[in-house]
Amino acid sequence: MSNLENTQAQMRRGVLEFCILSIIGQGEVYPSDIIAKMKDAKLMVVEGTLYPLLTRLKNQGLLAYTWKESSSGPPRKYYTLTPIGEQFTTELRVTWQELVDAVNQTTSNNPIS
Amino acid sequence: MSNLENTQAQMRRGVLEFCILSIIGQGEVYPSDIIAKMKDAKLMVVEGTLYPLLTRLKNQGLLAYTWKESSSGPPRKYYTLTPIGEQFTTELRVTWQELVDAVNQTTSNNPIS
DNA sequence: AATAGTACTTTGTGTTGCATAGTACCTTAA
DNA sequence: TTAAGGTACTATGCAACACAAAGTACTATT
Repeated sequence: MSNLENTQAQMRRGVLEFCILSIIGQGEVYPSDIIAKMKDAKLMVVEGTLYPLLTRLKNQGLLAYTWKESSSGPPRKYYTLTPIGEQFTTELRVTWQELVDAVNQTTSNNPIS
Repeated sequence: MSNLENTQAQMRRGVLEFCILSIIGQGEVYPSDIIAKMKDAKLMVVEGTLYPLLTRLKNQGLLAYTWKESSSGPPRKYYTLTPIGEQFTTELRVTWQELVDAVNQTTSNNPIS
């Protein structure tokens, strides 16, 4: 993996939780839905990252899930935000905006193109 | 450390390299300058993070430094971007903008306040 | 009953931020 | 000139986490 790809990946990692919580906040989804929506936004996530992350967020009380039957395969875990998870996501929205401002401040007035 | 603080820190980490490279790109600085500028932007960095990071970036060929005398203490390492570092930083600017777009796409239309 | 596809789980590894402790150099002042 | 304090850089160890890869389990289809 090149330096650039590595640093780009690191940026993406930082916003992973926020994006996933936001997606779940938009309505009940199961992991494959999340992967698809992230891919649409050019934010790749793979199973090996997503599943452990969802479990961690659930253990932190931010997420809940219910099993649902599928018409074409095994049952799925559909995730929703708990009230704590909603509060948490709201706070991350603020954090994200502050971060955007901070990065713009730090990286503006730059002689490089 | 709370869940929230942890996730916020993770966001900050993602843009650390980009911000530091940008700051160096604005003109020759030594580590304490960087810490001060980051602090101004509410992006805390500590020595234990910054020094190894600078060494890594230098080993990757993105940074160069020259020793300079100080009028009040030991000599300092003043860092500048190499041509490769400038190119790298330019590419990160693009990456950052794409990330902002991606996050906005993923987190908009959210029923949560 | 066998195969293929989907969904979830588990294990191991490498990177890296950060706390902490340590070393070295310089200035100041007794 | 030597002791003390401040500044700057270095080294060590640990914990968190994304990710790869292999594995398990369930369902539908033939």
